[in-house]
Amino acid sequence: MPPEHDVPSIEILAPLCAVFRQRLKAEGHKYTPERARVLDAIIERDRVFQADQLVDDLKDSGFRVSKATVYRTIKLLQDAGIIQRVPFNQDQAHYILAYGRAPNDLLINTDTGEVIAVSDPELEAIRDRLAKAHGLRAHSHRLQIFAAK
Amino acid sequence: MPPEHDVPSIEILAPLCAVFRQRLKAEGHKYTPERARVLDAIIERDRVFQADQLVDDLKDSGFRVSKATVYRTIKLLQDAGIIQRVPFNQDQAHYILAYGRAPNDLLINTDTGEVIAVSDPELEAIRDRLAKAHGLRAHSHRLQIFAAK
DNA sequence: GTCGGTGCAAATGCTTTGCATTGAT
DNA sequence: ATCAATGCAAAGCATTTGCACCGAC
Repeated sequence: MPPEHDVPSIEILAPLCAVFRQRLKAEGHKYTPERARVLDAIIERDRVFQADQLVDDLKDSGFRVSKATVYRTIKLLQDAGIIQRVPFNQDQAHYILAYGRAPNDLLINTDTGEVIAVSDPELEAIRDRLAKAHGLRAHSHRLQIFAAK
Repeated sequence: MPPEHDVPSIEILAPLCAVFRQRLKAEGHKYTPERARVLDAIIERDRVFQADQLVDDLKDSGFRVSKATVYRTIKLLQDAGIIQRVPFNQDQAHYILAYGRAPNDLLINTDTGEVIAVSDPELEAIRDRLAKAHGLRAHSHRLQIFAAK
């Protein structure tokens, strides 16, 4: 039985790069080394991250990027639906890899910062019921569960 | 039949003032006109608010407060459990009156921006089940339902 | 009268932007 | 060769803080 999470390079990393590249081209933007490396860093981290962590991670791996470029790339990745901002209460913005997941229901390990996408069919029922009770129709939702060992 | 939302002074406003006053005294703080008026403004608004909106509301009603005092009062009200920060994706912090409510489950009217605190016992069960399925124990959660007419 | 509170203005810290230079196409 | 992207430093903006004066207790 092959390991499930040790080989993201083929199944996850490559397609995401392609998605990003394609999206950039479609918008008339360029696929630069900086943008590729920022996405790499996000994929390698694979947990909630902040802009300056990417700068640090990349610097540690010997690649210098400016904060400005990281922030600009983060915006592009959001537009492409590859990452999503997580509504934390903190001042600094937090993001997660969102592409190809059900990014609305998140289980967040508060010890490690690891984020697991979860889902539950009942949830939709509850959400619809709560909205209807107030005369509204739900069109989306977000759930964050904070948990630890 | 009396109007429902025009008489908060007796049922809601008075107790909250008392709670705040009592809490301030317990912590060795003072109950000042500024702090009273900030809480008034929050109660009158009775929807999601931001710090600078309170400054404006109070200025409109002829009461001048500094931003600094509003921010300091917001912190005190959070500590007292009277308001809570709402986890939005925006840069500016949003808060709601939370006292005596279940502030973790929010129904957000995307037409009007109105935020309604809701709750559902099943939700806790789902959250606990999802956490347990990943070997974790949930300690809190947040749900935001986006809905419209 | 004593401290804690207030307003102001300056400081902070994350994020954005202007501009000259660099580089992907 | 062109036009967008980059890095840097400066600007922006919400929030916090230092300090002199003020006022609730």
